[in-house]
Amino acid sequence: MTSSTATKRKITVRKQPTQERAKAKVEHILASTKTLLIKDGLDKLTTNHIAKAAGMSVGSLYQYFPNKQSVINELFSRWLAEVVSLVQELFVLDMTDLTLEAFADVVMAQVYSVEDSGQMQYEIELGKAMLLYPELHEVERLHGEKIAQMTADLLKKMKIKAPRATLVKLGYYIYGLNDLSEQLAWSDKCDRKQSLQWQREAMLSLLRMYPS
Amino acid sequence: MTSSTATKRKITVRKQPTQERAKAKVEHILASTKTLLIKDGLDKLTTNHIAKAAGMSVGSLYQYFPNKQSVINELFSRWLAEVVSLVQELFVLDMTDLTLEAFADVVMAQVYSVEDSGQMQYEIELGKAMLLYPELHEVERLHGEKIAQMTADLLKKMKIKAPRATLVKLGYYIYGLNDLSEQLAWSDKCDRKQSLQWQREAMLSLLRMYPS
Amino acid sequence: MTSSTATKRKITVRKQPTQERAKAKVEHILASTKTLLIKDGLDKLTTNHIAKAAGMSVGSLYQYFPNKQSVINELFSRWLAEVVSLVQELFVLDMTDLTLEAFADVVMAQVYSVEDSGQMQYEIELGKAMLLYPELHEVERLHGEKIAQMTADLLKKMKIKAPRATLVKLGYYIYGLNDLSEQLAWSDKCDRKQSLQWQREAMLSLLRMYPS
Amino acid sequence: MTSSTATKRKITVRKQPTQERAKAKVEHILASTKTLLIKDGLDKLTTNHIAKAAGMSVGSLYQYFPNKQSVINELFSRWLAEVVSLVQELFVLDMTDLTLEAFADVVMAQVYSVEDSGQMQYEIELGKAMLLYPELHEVERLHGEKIAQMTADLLKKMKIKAPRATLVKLGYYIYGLNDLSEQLAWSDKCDRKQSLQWQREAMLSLLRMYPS
DNA sequence: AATGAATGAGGATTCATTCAT
DNA sequence: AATGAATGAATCCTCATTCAT
Repeated sequence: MTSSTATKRKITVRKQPTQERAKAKVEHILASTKTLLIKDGLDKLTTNHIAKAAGMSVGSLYQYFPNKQSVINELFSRWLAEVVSLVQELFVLDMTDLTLEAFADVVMAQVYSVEDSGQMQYEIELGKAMLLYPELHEVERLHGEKIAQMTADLLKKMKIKAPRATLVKLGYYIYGLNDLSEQLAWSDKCDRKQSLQWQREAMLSLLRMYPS
Repeated sequence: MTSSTATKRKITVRKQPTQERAKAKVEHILASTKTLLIKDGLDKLTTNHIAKAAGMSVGSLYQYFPNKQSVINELFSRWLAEVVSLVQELFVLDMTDLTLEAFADVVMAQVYSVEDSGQMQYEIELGKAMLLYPELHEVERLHGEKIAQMTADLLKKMKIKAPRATLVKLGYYIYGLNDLSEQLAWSDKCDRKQSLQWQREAMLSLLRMYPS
Repeated sequence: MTSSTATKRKITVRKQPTQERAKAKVEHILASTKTLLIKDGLDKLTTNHIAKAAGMSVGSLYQYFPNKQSVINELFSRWLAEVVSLVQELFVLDMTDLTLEAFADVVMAQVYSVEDSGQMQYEIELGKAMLLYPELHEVERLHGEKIAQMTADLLKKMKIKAPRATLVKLGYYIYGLNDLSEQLAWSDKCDRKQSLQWQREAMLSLLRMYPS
Repeated sequence: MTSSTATKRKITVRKQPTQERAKAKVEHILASTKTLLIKDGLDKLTTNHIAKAAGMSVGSLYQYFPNKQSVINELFSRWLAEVVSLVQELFVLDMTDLTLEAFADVVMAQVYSVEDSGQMQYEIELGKAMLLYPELHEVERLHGEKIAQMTADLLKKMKIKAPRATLVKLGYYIYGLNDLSEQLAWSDKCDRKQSLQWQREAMLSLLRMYPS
């Protein structure tokens, strides 16, 4: 979870929120920050604004987070964790005798699920943060790899015959296809239904390249 | 045509550079900024740095650009224009009797062509800028639409049978696939050859959905 | 008796610690602060750190001391008191028929006695505090005078023939010589033995200026 | 001149003041800071105060100095350099056939020369700075060594017979004696004449320990 | 036209002190 | 008595933009 880049900033939450109250505060700050992020965007995200949005003073904010960066980091990590857990849920499913098509449908139904426009805006702002703050690069890299590995595992369960390395790359590609559909749909360049259909088709065409 | 975001900043070049000297200066500033962007990244891009890199004073810089934003804007627009012209070159080609596969190869060979790592870094920094500055959103939206329209035109030339609207959306999707491949290849998550192969496959699978 | 500097801060302990428990707490706080001072230095000495080091809350700290300053003040005063008591012990000694040389040795043996590097560090930090906080100036001035007076008394006991005023000044000077030796020795600019020898010589040369 | 402690702060003046104006500004800032230091003390020395005292904005201040520390550093270095040059002037003197007593008088007359109370206050504030900022420790250490070495050279010219190492330590001690006298005189614990006389006596007693 | 010094609002962070529980 | 969360003024520093020369 720690960044590989040489940085002095502490990017974890300052105190283990053992006390309920403290934990609640942390959650409150994060929730307020998320709202602020959606409302005003990343560049308006100053510590003073966060504090005000959370209804507290800057000083209080710093009681729960060692610095601004760590607030963003926590938000970012949580977002990624959610995605991972979404994919993880796929593993409990029984995939024996599932056709490639059915598999694709299941995967897409599970992962392609951002409906809320606020949530999408939020993810976009986090995306900016990722580009902007090098400390997040590593977090995101690890996340991408985890997703790709998990996807590779799923493909293996589906008996896709290809070297592990290839399956992992496929994992990256499939994850990328999902992003693509989401963005097109969100920006109204393409309706949701259409983009999903194409994502499905593209995904299947790739899977069919390998014997299963 | 107007930006959808409420902004006061002027984002065009201050004066139509009729005089040769002035035009040369503008070009020089832009070139220097590009170099700086590649070398130091967007967050180190201050007006003072730009001026120094261009070998002039800040004051002079402001003679040619009304503000920092407009420099970035110009760079951004030119980049997009280059992409457009790349696609435009495809129109001179004779596409009669071209198979879908051959068509895909031609398109990809033309567009998927960033080899220089400096250029890629440059595009990444411009990508950050796009996320960061709302002024650029509209520019990029128009660009995307243009590309999509042109791609739709190409698809029509290839006799893909689908409503115009669908062809345009396909244009967006195909353009997105290209981005995806580039990013995977650049971030070493996937080798160039592999990502190209998959891009080709995905693209073809989409085209084959429609009679041609 | 009042401080010469215009300050609003209260610098005495808040309540006369009549209760045993309270007195113990005060002692505990002071001891913890001393340790902290040695370990982290004056600039890291925040009230929160003190409280944590003392195993209590900031609020409690403020129950025993009206402000941070007063903690430092108490520490400072005690240190000076220790030095005074060190000198005071010299008064029980029988100095009849003591040569000047023997006298010098006795005095130096008594006062020049900081061996512990932690203690020295502590005194250095207190020295910083003295320079930094005007409140302490007066405390230290009174201390210096007391030491000088006591030294003057000792010199009188040694039958040094000089006006009282001169003896007091000599007291200041001799005390200063001691400081000098300690600092040179501590900073490794001069070895302990050498600095002691020179201190002795310098001291004796001053005493010999006056008939005894 | 650079600090040996691990610090990232740049502590030299930002730009070589080749232009006259810039150099004048630097001098002006330093002079204003000195005045401020004397008037309000080190703890009131904020960047905003310095800027205001110098009649400019903070931004301007930072055009001439990379940070607050470097202003203090420059002031500190200059002060030490002055002391060094004071001692250096002693070297041009002809010391053949000078008695030890005459030598002591010459040395003291040269070095013991702070008459101005403002100057003394200034030096005290710089002394605080030295204790407070670790980056100055090394500067001061080097300075002390230089002074000691130079004093050792002087003692050698005076044919004091002692190992070089001892002469250097003597240099430190003699320099320390000077400080002592200055401080006693300044704090009115001892009149200037008296402290000088004792300094002289002490110094001579040390020199007489060694054959010459 | 060119210069580059000057501006100053704005941002992240710290810490002595208070006060509701 | 004890707690420790809350406060917010104060600090250092940055940088887009202006303007006198």
